[in-house]
Amino acid sequence: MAPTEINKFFSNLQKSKKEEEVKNAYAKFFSLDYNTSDDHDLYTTRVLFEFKADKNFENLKTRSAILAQSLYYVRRLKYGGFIEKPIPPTLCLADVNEAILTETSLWKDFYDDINEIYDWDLAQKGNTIFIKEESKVVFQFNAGNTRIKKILSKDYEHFWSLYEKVTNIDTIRAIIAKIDRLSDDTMRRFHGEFLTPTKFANKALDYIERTVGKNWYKTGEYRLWDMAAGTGNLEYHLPQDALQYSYLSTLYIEDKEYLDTLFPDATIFQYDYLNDDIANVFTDTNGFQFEKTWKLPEKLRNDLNNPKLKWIILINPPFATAQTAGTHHGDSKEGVADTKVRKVMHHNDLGKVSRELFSQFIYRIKKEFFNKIADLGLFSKIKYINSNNDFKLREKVFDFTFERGFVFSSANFSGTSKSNQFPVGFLIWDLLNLKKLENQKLQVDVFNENVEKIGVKKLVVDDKKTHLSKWIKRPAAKIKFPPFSSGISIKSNNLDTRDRISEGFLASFMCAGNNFQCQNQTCFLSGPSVSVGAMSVTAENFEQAMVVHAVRRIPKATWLNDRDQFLQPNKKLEQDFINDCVVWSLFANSNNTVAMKNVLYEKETYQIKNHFFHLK
DNA sequence: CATAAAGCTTAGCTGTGCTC
DNA sequence: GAGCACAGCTAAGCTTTATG
Repeated sequence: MAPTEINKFFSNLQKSKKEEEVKNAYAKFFSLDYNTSDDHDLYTTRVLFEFKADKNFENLKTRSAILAQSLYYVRRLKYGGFIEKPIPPTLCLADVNEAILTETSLWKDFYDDINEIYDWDLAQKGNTIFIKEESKVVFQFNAGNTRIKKILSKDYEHFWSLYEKVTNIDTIRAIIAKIDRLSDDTMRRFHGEFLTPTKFANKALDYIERTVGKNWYKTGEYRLWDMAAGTGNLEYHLPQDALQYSYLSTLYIEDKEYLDTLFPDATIFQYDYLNDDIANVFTDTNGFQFEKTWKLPEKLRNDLNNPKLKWIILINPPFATAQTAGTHHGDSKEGVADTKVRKVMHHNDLGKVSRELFSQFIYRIKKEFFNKIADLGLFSKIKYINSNNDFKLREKVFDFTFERGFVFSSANFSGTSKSNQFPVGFLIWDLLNLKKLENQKLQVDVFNENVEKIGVKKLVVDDKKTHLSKWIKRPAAKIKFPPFSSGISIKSNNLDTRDRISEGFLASFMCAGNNFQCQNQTCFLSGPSVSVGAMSVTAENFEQAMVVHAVRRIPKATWLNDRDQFLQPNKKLEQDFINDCVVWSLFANSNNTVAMKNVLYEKETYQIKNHFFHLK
C-alpha cells in the first residue's frame, strides 16, 4: 500500500461531510463494488459496512446505536430471504474520523434474538416507500396506517438530493408541533391532485363580486355551493363572513375532514355529485332503478327549495375524458366518467360529451338550479364553448348568459405539463336567463402567471359544420393498403384496423381534430394512417388538402390559441393563394410521403409509390 | 446542465351514415 | 330500423432537440 494512496484516503475522509462521501472514500480506496442494494450501506461477502458522517464513537450509547443498526441488517440477511447474500464475518462501523471492526459472530445472541425480546420492526429504516414506476409514495403511519400520494418521480428524487431525512426524534417532535402553524396553502398542496392556484381562485372571487355585488355575503340572500371542493382552494380567500352561507362538498372523506378544520363555519359534507341522489334530481329516469333516499344535507335541501335565496356555484370540476387513448406512458382514463349522470346523459342523447366529467357536473347543475337565481363560476377547459364534440352540450344544455371571465395557462396548476399548456377559463354564467352561446359576445380577460392582465380574447362559438375539418369531402376508401404509423413504418395487428385507400389515391392526409392542439397531427403519408383520422388525397381534393395542410401548419401554436378551432374559408380562394399552399405543403417537413419497395402486409406484397415526387 | 421549444405519438370508444 | 363498417376524436400529453 503506497503511502500516497493512504494519504489520499485520509484526506478524502477528512473532506467528507456526509455519510455518502465517507462511503465513497472507503469504496474507492478498497476498490469495492458499490453494492448498496436492499438498503445496505455497503455490502461485500466479507464485510458489512455501516457508515456515518461524524459521530462520537467514544460515546457508548452512540456506538451501540450504530452497532444495533448493523445487527438489524445482519438479522435481515439471515431471516429475510437474501439467499445470494451470505452474512459477512466482519462488521465495519465507520465515520470520517474512525472505524470499528468487529466479528459478526460475537453478536449472534442479539441478532438471533431467539426469545424475541427486541422489536425488530422499530429498526425499519424510514417509513415511506417510493414506487418509482407508478410515481407514487406510500407513507406509513403508526399501527399500519398508510396513505398513498402521487408525486412526480423527478420531483421526489430532486427533493431528496437536496435534503436529508430527519431522524432525530426530538427534532421530529418539534416539527410536528409546528405543523399547525405552517401555511395552510403549502400544506394543502399535499392533499389533492390538481389544486386550483389560490391566486387565481382569489381573482375568481373578485370577478364574482363584480357580478353579484361586493358585499353579497352580508345580505344573507346568497348561498354558495362548491360541489367539487377538494381541499377548498377556491374558498381559501373567501371572507370569513361568507362561510356561514357556504356549502362545500367533496368526494373523499379525507378531504371533508380536512375542510372541517379549515372552514369550521361552513357546511361541509362528503358527496358524490355525479352519483348521489340522482333519482331525486332527475325524476324522469325511472328506467334506471336508482335509489331514492336523500344524501344531501337537509339544510341544503331546504335552502334549495327556498325561492327567496340566490345561488353562487363555484366549482373547478375535474377535467377528465373517458377514453382508452394516451401516449406511450400516458394515463388512460377508461371508465373515469362512468357515473349515474352519464347514464342519464346517454339516455337523453348527449352523445360523446357525456364522457367528460365537467360536462356531467354542468348537466346536473342545469337541472338542479333550473329557474333559480344562480350564477355559475366555472373553472374549466374552454372546449364546451367551441369544440366539435361538445356541440350537443351547447345545443341541448349550455345556454346560459355569459357575464364575465378570464383565462390563464394550465401551467399554473402544479403537476401539469409545461410543454403542453392549454387555456383554463374561469367564466361566470347567469343560469336564470337563457341565451344561445352563438348569439353572445364571449370576451374574456387573459392573465399571465402573476395574475396580471395581458390582453383580452374573444371566444368564438361556431356551428361545427363550419369547422375546417368538415371542408374536404372524404372520398370513400375501399382498397386495402398497408397502414403507416409514421412516415416510413408500417404497422399491423391493431384491433382497430385502418388500412383502406380510395380510388385515385395519391397520398393520405392525416388531419386529426380541428383545433390547434392537433396542429402536429397534420401530415401527408404514402398510405393510410394506422391511427389518427386520415383521408385519401385524390386529384379532386388535392388543392383543398394542400390548403388545409398549409393553413393548419403555418400559424404558431401558443397556450392561448391551443383550443381555437380552424374554420372553413368564407370566400372563394384565389388561385395564387392555392398555388402558394401547394408549393409550401409539398416541401414542408410534414410532407412524409415516401416510395417503398416490396412491403409485406397481411400476406400481400405492395409497391408503394410516392405520387408527389415521382422518380423513375 | 437545466429549461424551453419543437416535434411527434397512441388506440379504441363511439358517433355517424350507409346498406339491406 | 337494425346491423355494420368506417372514421372522428382525444390527451390537467410524451419525447427529443435546441438554447442559453
